[in-house]
Amino acid sequence: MTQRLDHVFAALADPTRRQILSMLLEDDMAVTDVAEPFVMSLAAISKHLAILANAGLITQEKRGRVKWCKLEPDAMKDASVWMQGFGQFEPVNLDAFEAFLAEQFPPD
Amino acid sequence: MTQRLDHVFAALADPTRRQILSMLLEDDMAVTDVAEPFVMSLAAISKHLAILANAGLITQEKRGRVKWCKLEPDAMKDASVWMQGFGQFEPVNLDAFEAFLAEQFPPD
DNA sequence: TTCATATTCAACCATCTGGTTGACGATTGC
DNA sequence: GCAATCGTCAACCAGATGGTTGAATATGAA
Repeated sequence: MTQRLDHVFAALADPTRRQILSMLLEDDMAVTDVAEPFVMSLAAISKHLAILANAGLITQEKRGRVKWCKLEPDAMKDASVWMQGFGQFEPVNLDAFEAFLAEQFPPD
Repeated sequence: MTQRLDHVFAALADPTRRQILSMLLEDDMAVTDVAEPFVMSLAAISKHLAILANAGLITQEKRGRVKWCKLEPDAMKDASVWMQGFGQFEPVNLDAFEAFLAEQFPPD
């Protein structure tokens, strides 16, 4: 798991890759379309996408000659949970939130 | 701000540095004490601490000949907020949560 | 003063990173 | 079939990263 965190945080450390993730938030995209707004080469973007895929932050599926890239936001979960462990910066009252949940979704 | 995210995520991408942060969660520590559980040299730990300080994740204060390292968990806030923006992994219905908040803390 | 402790600095090294270019394989459209 | 498009691969490059060692600096203790 520590290795998974390595990969996720390292992937997120690059602004190009963060921008790609933001783009994929709107919709799945082909590699060429991902590359379009950037000034760097297609090969460079292809590498960035491979790094994101290796971190589990996206998946890629080839249909015909087009490779579609899809955001996998769950991959950020472990990293997010790890960070929350330092949680002095929780934005809301979690006790109240849990009470709310218990009310909305009562246990069996 | 994108540069701040660069530094924070890059700092978190190394397991040694994450372990140091976890250690500092318990208490402030001197550089030598931080280095103690690791097999690498003191100079290497000193560099890791400088990277954490540059990212704002810790602060260092020299008292006498000892330099104390202190966790600054707020520095993770921006990164955490950025990640939450991908929030498909939120465990609950956010609309319902917002309704709950509006009820608990009505706007003026 | 002198010695020991705490930490950094400087030089060095191997490896990783992020980019380039050009060639290549696979698929589609005419 | 043939040309164009989609994407990756391979080789290369400059610079960053993570580690080492030995010397240097600064403070504290005897």
